[in-house]
Amino acid sequence: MKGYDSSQFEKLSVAVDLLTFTVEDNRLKVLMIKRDETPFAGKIALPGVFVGVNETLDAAAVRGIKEETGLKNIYYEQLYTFGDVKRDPRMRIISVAYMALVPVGQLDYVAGERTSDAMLVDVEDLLASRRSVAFDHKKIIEYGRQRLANKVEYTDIAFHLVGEEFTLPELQKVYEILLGRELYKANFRKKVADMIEETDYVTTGQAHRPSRLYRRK
Amino acid sequence: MKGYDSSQFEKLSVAVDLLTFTVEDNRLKVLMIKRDETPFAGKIALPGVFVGVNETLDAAAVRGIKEETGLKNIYYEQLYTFGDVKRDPRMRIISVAYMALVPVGQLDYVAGERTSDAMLVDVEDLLASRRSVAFDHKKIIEYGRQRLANKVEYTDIAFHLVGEEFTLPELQKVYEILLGRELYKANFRKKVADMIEETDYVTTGQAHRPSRLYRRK
DNA sequence: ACAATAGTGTCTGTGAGACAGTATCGA
DNA sequence: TCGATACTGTCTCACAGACACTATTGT
Repeated sequence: MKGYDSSQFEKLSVAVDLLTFTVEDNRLKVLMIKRDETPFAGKIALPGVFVGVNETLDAAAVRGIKEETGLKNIYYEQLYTFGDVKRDPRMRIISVAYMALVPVGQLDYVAGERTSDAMLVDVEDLLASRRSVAFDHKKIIEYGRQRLANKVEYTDIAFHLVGEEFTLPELQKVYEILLGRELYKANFRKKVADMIEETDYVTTGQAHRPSRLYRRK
Repeated sequence: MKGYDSSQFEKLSVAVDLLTFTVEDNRLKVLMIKRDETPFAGKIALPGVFVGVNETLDAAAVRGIKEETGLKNIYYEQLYTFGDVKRDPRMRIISVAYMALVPVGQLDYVAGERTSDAMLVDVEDLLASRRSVAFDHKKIIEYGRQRLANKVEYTDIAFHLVGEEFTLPELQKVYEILLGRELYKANFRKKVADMIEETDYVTTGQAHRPSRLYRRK
């Protein structure tokens, strides 16, 4: 057997698992659901959808993001494909993991019970704890967390976690959360200077100097 | 439908496509096969294998590498999963692309006709040309080429393209091929200094100063 | 001696890191 | 005026880039 010149083989189930990150209360959170069916009933899991025969992987990811968050036009990228044989005890499922980034604030309704079983889970807490997670989803979360930490260093990926307009202290905070360390204001501003442009607006109502709003250049 | 709590869905075919890179004649080459069956008969394609129901993705990749090159213990990593609906005109196939790196010299037999249909194709030439490639394999090659160029900057991935023992001019050449530009000797040596260790051997038989052999630290 | 390639010493400019200072709001 | 946070100027140091120089082989 060589190349595709094979006529006999078995088919497998393919799913897209969604790693939906957002920032809430100055913490990195991931969207998860509580399972009420076996296997792993009662455990938390990443939401996922099966890939349709006439659906691309990206399309399945977009559909899943829409179903879980109600949001469209969300940044997403394919992460990695997990294919261990026994990752689902019922049957063989290949899982293509996607990472989606939702700007701070846009998923607040989740905590507000607008959906039945969805919740935002603190990523660092979860990874540090021994809390059991369904399937191999803890590994997937770890992988995505790592990718995010890497990409914040050399891409503009952090911008997808703030809104259209943002203050620099706000953006800096996101960088700090993803990097896991504090940054110097002056240096941070020099770093992002050529990626942003000023708006004419500033924040108001705080008992200190207002901060200017910027947007992605 | 939410999460895995679905009981009805269709199954798909999953394949692993292999991007086997090596360096030959100071050029980056990729291992390809000439198809003699439809579709794309006569075109060149990446070798691939279907994933067995009781086989992990990594295991399928290892099996494919063994089948195509006869080599074991080759560096490989998962690249990306391609899932366009019509990427194979016959049926729906999800392809998990893997990249493998073979040290210079270890695939010389390919050109020597020891295998019937395998060949080493010059990557830059292929990507620059309009030569038709089967399926979406040109896109896969481009993706892998890019990943390799990126990773050579911040990892030790280039070491997998030279043998156990190597000279620094040889290693530098590999870096230059992957980066697509020339490097300064002195700077290059400073960069890799802490990743290598001297051996007691030097090259001989050349009409100039011999170069010392090093190995990965 | 010479051609050819291996290998080293050192100057310079750029940019990240660190810190101290100034600016502007509400109370 | 004061507390709090926004924002800026500048020094330092490590490191990549550039280039000139020395070293060692076969012919």
